Amino acid sequence: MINPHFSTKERILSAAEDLFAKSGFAGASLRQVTSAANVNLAAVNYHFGSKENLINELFKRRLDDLTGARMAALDKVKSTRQPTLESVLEAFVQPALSLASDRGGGSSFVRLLAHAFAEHDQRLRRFVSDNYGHVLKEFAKVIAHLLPHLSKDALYWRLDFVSGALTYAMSDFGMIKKPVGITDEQHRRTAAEHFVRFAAAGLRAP
Amino acid sequence: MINPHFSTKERILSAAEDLFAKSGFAGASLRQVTSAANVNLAAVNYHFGSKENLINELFKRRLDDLTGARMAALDKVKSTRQPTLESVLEAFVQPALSLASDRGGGSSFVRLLAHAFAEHDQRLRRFVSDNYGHVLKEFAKVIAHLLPHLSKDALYWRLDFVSGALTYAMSDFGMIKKPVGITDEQHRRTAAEHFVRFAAAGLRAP
DNA sequence: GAACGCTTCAAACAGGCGTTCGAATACTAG
DNA sequence: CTAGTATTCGAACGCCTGTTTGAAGCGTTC
Repeated sequence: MINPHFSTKERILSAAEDLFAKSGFAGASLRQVTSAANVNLAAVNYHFGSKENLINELFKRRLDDLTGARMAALDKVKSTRQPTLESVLEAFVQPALSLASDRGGGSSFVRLLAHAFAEHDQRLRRFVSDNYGHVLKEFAKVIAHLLPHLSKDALYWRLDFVSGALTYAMSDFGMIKKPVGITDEQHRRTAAEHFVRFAAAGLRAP
Repeated sequence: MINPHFSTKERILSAAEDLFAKSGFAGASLRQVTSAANVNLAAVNYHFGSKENLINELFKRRLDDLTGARMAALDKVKSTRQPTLESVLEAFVQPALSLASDRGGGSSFVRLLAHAFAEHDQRLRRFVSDNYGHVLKEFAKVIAHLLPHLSKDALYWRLDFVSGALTYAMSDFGMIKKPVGITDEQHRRTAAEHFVRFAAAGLRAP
């Protein structure tokens, strides 16, 4: 399961991502993690200091990638002559979906995000929103510009629905809904198409 | 916090709902629960047998109410001359929202649902979908009838987005979004209006 | 090859976990 | 009032938790 060619740190991160996604942060123990990573128990505290910090590093790694890809995609869309709502939504969802179906890991990360949302724990929530918030705001600004008739209130409600729909749908992504016989790439494109169409219409609602 | 007039069983259920919603099922211990409920530690195993069964009872109690209220509301809508998509969605969301803002408890339950969905754990997931699935199917049938042009595939994708939007929007419900100075009732109605409008437009997407 | 920093290791630490048990208490029926 | 059942209680069970520790193993540099 865990590639032995990777460094101890990376193997811990991968195993932790999988196990925390499966059982939650409190539900998976460091002994399970280190055992799955083929690594000594003490390695976690040596390399990460504590379990909580390991969780933070986990999020930092993926969120940096995700937000980076999203901002790049958004910039690309903004630089086109006439950005459409659909293209902006695509810039939002495609990086998330490609992360979700990334074979080199990351397929568990979306579920981790779902856990983070479910957690009432303030520390983790703030950490996520600190690394996440500015991207959402940037998208909100562009979308607000594309939907000038929409009140600020309505916009925020709808953006919340959009991220909820995405997170929730992606938690099951590849687990339940993918029909046999089609590739990850096809499945991802189908999901993105359905999502963009749904979200755009919802945002444009009268 | 916990009403001392209630029975031991009910106090355990209430405290457990709050704490599990805050910290997850593995994150909150029976000692925390019994302490918050002002009840002896052994009472949980006496009344519920085990921690896992306590969790199941927790879900059963609320889901029975929720699905009951939803089916009743749906039946009422179906009996009208011309059911609209909006009225069906209202029948779906209103019981959930009134549960979420129910002061006598239940305000934590939605977050519990989010936890359950984040959990990879098959037992809990199946338990929820067993008590939940037939209601979703019933709504799907009615909605499919109202949107005859929509393919089965597209319908299922969109319904998934709808439940995701609802679940995650409601997880924060009353915590973040409620402005000061307006009542729960007003807030609930606002949320329902925004949601129904968004979801209806999304479902109707071309 | 000795000395060095970096990493790994087995073992132990104190503390929390879910669960169990037998005695003590509360309540109800005869 | 008494007998019997239902509930509560404190204490303990064995197990698992995150973290720490000091020794052992490593590759590099002088």
